[in-house]
Amino acid sequence: MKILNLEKTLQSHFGLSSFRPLQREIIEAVMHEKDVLAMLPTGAGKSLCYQLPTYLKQGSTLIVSPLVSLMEDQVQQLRMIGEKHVIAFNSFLSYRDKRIATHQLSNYKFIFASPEMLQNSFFINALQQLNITLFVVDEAHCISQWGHDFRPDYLRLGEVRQQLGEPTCLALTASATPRVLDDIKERLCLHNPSSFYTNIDRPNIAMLVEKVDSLDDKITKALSYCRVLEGPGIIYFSSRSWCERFTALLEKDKSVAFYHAGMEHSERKLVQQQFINNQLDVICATSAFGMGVNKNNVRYVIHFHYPYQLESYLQEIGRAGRDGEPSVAITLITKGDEQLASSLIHQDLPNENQLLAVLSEINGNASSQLTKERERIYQIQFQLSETGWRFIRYHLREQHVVDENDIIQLFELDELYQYLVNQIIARQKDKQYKLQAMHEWLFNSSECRRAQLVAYFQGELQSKPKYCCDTCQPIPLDEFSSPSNQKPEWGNWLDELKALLLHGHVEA
DNA sequence: CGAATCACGCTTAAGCGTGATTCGGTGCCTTAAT
Repeated sequence: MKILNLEKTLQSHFGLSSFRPLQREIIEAVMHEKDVLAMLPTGAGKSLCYQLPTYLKQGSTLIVSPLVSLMEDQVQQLRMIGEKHVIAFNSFLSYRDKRIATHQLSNYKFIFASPEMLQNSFFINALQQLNITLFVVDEAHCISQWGHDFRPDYLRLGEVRQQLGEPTCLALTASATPRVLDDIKERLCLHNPSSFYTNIDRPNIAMLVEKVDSLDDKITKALSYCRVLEGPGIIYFSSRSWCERFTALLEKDKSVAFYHAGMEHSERKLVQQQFINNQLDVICATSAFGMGVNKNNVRYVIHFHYPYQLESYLQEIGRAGRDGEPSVAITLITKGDEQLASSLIHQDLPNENQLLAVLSEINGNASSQLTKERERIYQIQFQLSETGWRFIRYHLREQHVVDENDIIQLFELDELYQYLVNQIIARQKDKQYKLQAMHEWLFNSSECRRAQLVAYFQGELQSKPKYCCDTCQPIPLDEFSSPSNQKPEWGNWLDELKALLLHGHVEA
């Protein structure tokens, strides 16, 4: 079809002369109103895949984005190329701004929103007045990774799409297993989608898993790597307090900061910016850090704690070496790590007692309205986590126990209880299965780690790079060391750490 | 779920046992009006 047309638009709107791999194919499928599921590595130009069709199509494009910061970035990027008809509809807008925006929504070609905002009926009503011709889900693996408990509104996107008249859907992600891809297809109600996958292997990242004898050894190792390896680098932890402690230990030798979700937004933004601008050598972070961070020259990623799934591992190490230069990913493991990883699986969803109690209470209030205030009371009364309550609420609506006007319908207690218990068990089994795969990968040191990782995403390793992984050959870490590195001065970190632990949190 | 730590009571008053408490990732969105 319109080959000239695509090239012309690419040149006129984006100032580019040629497409990167798969971009053309994806755009052509979208232009043919095919649903598309695309797995492209970060930096492969995913945004263009919806931006260009938006210029060629009638109507507007709705982009579902997981983070407000990501929306803001995209909006800014579009404004840079001169696009004015773009809006991020999120909580950064005041009530007044939102009202104005809903009235003028037809002015916008690009509308960014979170899954949560798409549950707002006023917003949906306003969207229904428009001609939405493309429905984009950015970072679509979030549907599977977050939708089942943490952010259940992700599971409602298929319904939202229906409400908008089933526009063409483009789901984009950088890392998804076949199971996750199936989940995305099902949840978004993709009809016979065109699928585009590229290999997830990153040949310039050497992979290394190192067993150490104790936690003390782990700290020593991690500190020494941070001092010796050429930066900048990222260290991932599974707890906020560890991020802060380790930052304090490194502070003397390195320019370092921590990053986790317990910080103020402004501070997070500042730290991220400093890291991107090469003002920091090392960043100590939880899994909160990374999505939407465009930095090419990260040289190493250390996992002080490993994540509970290989999808997260792949995303996290993938933040190294985007410039294609040699980089290294090191995972440090010791006794007791399994416990921390599995604890993260079990803590969020309600236990059986809580579940039974809250369901009885709700049933007792049948035919009254489930107000926000009452939700808050339930959450406190039955000591449910925010995620725990949202999980219950999602299923109450799914099972029509709460109708569209939030009125509670009388229900069969045992039946609903059993249903929810089964849901929770299924969810935990799924997470357990993923953790098990993670453990197999960590502890099976007889097969090539790279091949195992690629196989988990159902790919096949074409060729092994020079520095592959620790099961293939020893990785010479000297090659990844900073040339200017002097012999590091060993402080007495153990005493420092003890002092920190005694005095609780580290002053920022 | 499970370990580490804390609080407390028992007691040949310094240290032990026991039970309670704490700690372990991720982010939208926050009222009524449109």
